[in-house]
Amino acid sequence: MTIRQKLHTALAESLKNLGAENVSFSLEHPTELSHGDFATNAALASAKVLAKNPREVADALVQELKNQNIAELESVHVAGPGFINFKLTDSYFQELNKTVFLEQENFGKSGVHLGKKILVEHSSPNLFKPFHIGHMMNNAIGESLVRIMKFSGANVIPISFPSDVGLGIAKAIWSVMQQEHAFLYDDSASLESKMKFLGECYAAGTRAFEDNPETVSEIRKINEEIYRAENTPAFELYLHTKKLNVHYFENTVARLGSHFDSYIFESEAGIVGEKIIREHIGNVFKESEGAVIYVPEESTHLPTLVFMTSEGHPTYETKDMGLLSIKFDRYNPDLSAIVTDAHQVPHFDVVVDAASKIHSEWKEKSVHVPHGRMSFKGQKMSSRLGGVPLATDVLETVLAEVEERSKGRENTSTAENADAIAIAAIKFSILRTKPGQNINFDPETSLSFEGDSGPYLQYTHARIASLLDKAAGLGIAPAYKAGEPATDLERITMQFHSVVESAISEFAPQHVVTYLVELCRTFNSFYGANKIVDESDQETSAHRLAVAKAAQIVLKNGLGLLGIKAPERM
RNA sequence: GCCCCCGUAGUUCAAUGGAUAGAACAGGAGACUUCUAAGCUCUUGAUCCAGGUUCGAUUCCUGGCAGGGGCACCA
Repeated sequence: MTIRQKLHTALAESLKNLGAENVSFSLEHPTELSHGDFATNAALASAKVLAKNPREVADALVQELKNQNIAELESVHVAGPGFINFKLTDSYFQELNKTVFLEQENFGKSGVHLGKKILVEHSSPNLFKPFHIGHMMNNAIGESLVRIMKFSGANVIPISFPSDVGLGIAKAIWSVMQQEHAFLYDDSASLESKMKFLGECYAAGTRAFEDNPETVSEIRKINEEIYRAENTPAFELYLHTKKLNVHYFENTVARLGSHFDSYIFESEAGIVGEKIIREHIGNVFKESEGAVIYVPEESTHLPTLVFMTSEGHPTYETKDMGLLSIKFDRYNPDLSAIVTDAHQVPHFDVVVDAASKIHSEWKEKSVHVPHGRMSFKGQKMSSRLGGVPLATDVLETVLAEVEERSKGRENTSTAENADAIAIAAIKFSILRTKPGQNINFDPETSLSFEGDSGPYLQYTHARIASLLDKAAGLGIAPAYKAGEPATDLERITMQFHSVVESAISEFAPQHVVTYLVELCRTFNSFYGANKIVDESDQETSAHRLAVAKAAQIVLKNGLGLLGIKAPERM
């Protein structure tokens, strides 16, 4: 049981004693540390029920709590209009420090979803099309949610939904077939060169489709062959290039720190979805002008959408329906989260509304996390990258910036470190905002590497690592000294549990970001005010190291939740 | 026209209906014969407008204004 749960229970008990049972109240860390370690509005919330003024209720509550003799409480007092502030004892923080050292990478885990199965779908690529900045946003949020949900104790299954059928792909295949492409089957040729070739084919195929009317029927024929999985040369080539694309996708997301347990392909979802739609024509869907449509109830204010085109092809909505079906049939999750671009929200709402009439749990257990779009401000980025920036372009741009800044630094960055820093800078700027918000990616500020930034967090981690190294060289090991007054750093470190909890319940990585910035600021302030490793005072040094190391463990765990690496040197 | 999302310092972002709205960048000032200056200390500066609900509203409701997205055969 965490201290927060303990206090919550004690407060509920006290309220009951005062005659205010089942009043909901908050118990949180005040913004101002000077207000205490916890604060509650319990008195304000129950004043009305008790028909007393809040201060009066607060005083009574404080008395009740004192009677309960909670060992960890240093002081409890009433403040402002009727808030009750709690301050924890120094020995509580000593115990906490011990716990952090004991639990290490497990410190902060919550267990609220222990035994649950959670599916998280994200980063869904359009195979044959390049991975662009939108996919990167999706990936940063999705991967963070995967990690946050793992911290909830759930069995998390990350999956992705690659788009592997469609006219665009047929265009690319058509173009490949016009050219010499034996090297695509040559294992000694690099994947990059193959992808570059396929990318060019994609563009060429698109041009041909628009400019040469005679190619249209050929491309449509290839499209049909792929849809029907016919055993033709085009389909064989498609299967091979699809494999290359999946491989490339895996490399790309691996660089960003993601791995998927499995894929559900758009092609299979289309087939499953189509079956469901056809089975429910009449009771859920209806035919109109040769197409199959879904007309939501008027009260939902949702638009009518086409599920099967008049040509008999499943639309995106039908594929999403198939996707839902496959997810629940295959995994039977307790919760199924999906990360998509915010502009899909209305479509998703319609699909889920229709799905609720087929299997109500498909709606009830689904969570949609939309992400916004990234726009670019400032000349630096827009001049180097035209149009929709590709993930690799953005990474290379940021990487160049990192390398520029690494010049002349004492600890020269390795290539691996530079990549980790560049990714941290990008992920931070995505994850600091609420998912769903559009992001203005301004390299002048987003990538300042100063203040609130991914590199700032990493720098703090490396700084602590460096201190620990220095101390180890002097034979000083971290050791908490009993009786030392708890520092602000320890008080902030302790708040990690609550942050994890709200990140889990709200699907909100930004809470972790905000918290880590505060943790690092507090540490750096501590660092500036105290000499941590001091040969002449080994006992104090050991104590401060213990406090710093606990913060470092929490920082590393928090960065882990964001999918950001915690380098030892930078 | 209808529906959804959004509007917070000069800028980029935070804030389960709670205390003095929190950071960073930019601007101004400063410390360091000390462990990583991608750092630290101090400082200037904000809730789009008008109503309403509430002990209390950036948050909830209504109406404006401004931006983004969606509205049947693309995804």
